[in-house]
Amino acid sequence: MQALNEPLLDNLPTHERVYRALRDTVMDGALAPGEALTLRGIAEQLSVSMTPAREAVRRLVAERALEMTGSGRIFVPNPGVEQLEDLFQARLLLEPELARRAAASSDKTLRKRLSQIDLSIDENMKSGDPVGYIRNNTQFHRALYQAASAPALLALVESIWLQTAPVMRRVYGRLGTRELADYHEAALAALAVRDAEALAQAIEADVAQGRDLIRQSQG
Amino acid sequence: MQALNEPLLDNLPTHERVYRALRDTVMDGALAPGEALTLRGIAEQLSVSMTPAREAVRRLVAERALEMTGSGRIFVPNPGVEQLEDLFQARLLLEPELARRAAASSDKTLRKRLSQIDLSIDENMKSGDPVGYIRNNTQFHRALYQAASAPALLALVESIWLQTAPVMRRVYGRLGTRELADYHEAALAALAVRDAEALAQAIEADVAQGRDLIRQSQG
DNA sequence: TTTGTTGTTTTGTGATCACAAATAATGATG
DNA sequence: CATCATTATTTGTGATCACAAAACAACAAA
Repeated sequence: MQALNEPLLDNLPTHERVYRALRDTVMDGALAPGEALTLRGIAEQLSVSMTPAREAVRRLVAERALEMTGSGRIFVPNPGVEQLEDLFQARLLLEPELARRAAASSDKTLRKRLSQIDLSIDENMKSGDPVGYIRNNTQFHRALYQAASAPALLALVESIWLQTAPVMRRVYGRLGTRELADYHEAALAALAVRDAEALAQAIEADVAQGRDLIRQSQG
Repeated sequence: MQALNEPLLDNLPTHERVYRALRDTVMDGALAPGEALTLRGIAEQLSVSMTPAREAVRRLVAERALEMTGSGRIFVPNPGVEQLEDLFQARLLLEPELARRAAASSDKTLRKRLSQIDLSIDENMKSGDPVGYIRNNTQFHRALYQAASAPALLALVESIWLQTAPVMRRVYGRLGTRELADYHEAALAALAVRDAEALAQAIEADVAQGRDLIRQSQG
């Protein structure tokens, strides 16, 4: 008898490890929009050869977490105003819907998990830690939407997060995280009484706040 | 003086050519759900080495056009009933919205193009050509949604099409294409009078028909 | 300073190969 | 005939390398 499907991080293929490392970095907003990357640089930093680095990058480009020029140069995306509007419209369409569906199947375990994450978010806001804030905020939304049991929709949303994370990081760096309204508490309250519509509205307000911050910062 | 940005298909990198060839094959429903592929097979068939084949496959896996087992075996996805429901729910959420937005900015050129495609679709239906039907039907929806100027949303939808195409092909193969209702004419009529809501309803009916066909066939 | 040119370096691409894991085929055993 | 162990084959993975194109730097001319 052996443990099955244990995702031991050492047994993972190299390209998968590179992929996860890079993806997390982008998702956390740790890379600046427009920043350039090289296969050799990535490979060296993770002590692997170019081949798995190339595969990981190709995958992330497909998910729009990275961009490539026609000549193969690798960049962190730096979406323009109109593209950001497009991305946030997609979020506003998808995320309230996911929240609505999550409301039905949420249980106490989830609510506890979410409020724990929300505590971390509060700390990040007060201490002014943009990367930590982004990471925990993403965790909050992801944990909530996973309860919607709509993996296809969730995958679409994750792809959008990857595209907006670097700019959000820049915005938080400029404007700070201290004055953000906390719609997560409203979301938790709605979840506690299973008010799907109130939950959807809280999520919409949360996303819209992000959009407005961006508009304010560079729109 | 030279032509700029001419996407000469011969100048494209090898991995890009492999990617497009494979993607089109999946999108047309030319591959059976669950069918197995190998890197060496793909490479040999296109007279390239394994490296670009690997990159193309990695990219298509990221777009969910192909699947890989934990050990790296490559398959055409064969989504179960629940996953198909999930995918069609996403289509029902996204496509009417895209149609709604397309209605505003549609012009005569687009309508002409769409009605031409619709003619081809009619032919495919009568002659019972599933692959041709899928290809033209995809063209119709894509051309319409491109007018919505929401590339992020469109990319999400394309990813879903890739996942449903193989099963749709199987369904059409079983049930035939002759008895399909043609909601495209209703869509064109709505487009001519710029009735965004009627257009959205026609598209919804079209997508719902696909979902019901699947339910009927294997649900 | 600006512009154009030349030479150098950086960088992605594609092919090849050894290797290990997974799969398939074979044969032994009940 | 079914089941399990063993062998042979298939298959993805990761490293390495030569190559060409792109980006960069240095320098000359206006």
